Amino acid sequence: MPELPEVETVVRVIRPRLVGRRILRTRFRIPRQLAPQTPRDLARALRGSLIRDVTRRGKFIVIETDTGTLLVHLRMTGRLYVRNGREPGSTYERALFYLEGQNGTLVLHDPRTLGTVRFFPTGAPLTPLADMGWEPLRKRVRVEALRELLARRNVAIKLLLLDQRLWAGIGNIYASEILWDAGIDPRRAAASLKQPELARLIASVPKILKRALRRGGTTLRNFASPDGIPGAYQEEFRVYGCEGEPCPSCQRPIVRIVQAQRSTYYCKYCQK
DNA sequence: GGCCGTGTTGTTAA
DNA sequence: TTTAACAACACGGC
Repeated sequence: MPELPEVETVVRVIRPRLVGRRILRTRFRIPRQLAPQTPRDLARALRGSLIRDVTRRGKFIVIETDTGTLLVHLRMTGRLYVRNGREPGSTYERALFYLEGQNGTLVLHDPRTLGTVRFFPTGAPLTPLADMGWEPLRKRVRVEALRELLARRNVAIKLLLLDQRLWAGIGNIYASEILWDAGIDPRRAAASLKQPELARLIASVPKILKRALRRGGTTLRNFASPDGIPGAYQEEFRVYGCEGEPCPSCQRPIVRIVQAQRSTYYCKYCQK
């Protein structure tokens, strides 16, 4: 389920359960998720490692240890949680990190197996993070800076919001939500956005993600366990998944289109 | 049973 | 350099 707010929620939940603990052993059931490293590489690199911090960059979960850094990406269906017991709880528990002490297993639960784990020894550059863009929750973006980055870009603004090199952490759901909030047609060429539209976009990005994060702290409270799937969590979307339903602003029906083989939802009347 | 859709992103090709 | 298409995968819904 993870876009930035969900990943941030995961990090906040698992961080206090991981920092200061040691990894005793690792187990990977789908070696492809670790490529190009092998489960053996990882076992050797991590054995006895002390977890120093757990943070987030874009949609990556960053687990720092005294021997190196793990970058975990949940992609479409990954979940990460800490639980008791050693044996895999379900066939979807693809990677297990056995910790010392009680509550002893960090688990990557991932039905579609698209999630990834990579290990970088201390000092090695974290290449997947190298080109990441602004942190939406922290960076205050100036209109001029955004305008320069969008100049001569003919790609639709919705697709550019999904490009992690601009803002890091926006995904398909919140891209639609952000553009509705900003009143911008998702098909607009990025370079065509005028000053006021850029300003609205800059305001809407953190606004929507922060709202989702606040919700993530409640609705997704049990996010960090396999049973914690919230049933009601889609109800808060203004446009995503709302094809045919009335626009919250003008009551006219929300439409669905496809951009780059992915659904986009918007209001034809409120988003110009 | 088969096709379509699903929260991501690397790779490949044009 | 920019962009578009596709692959990686499993599963639910129709």
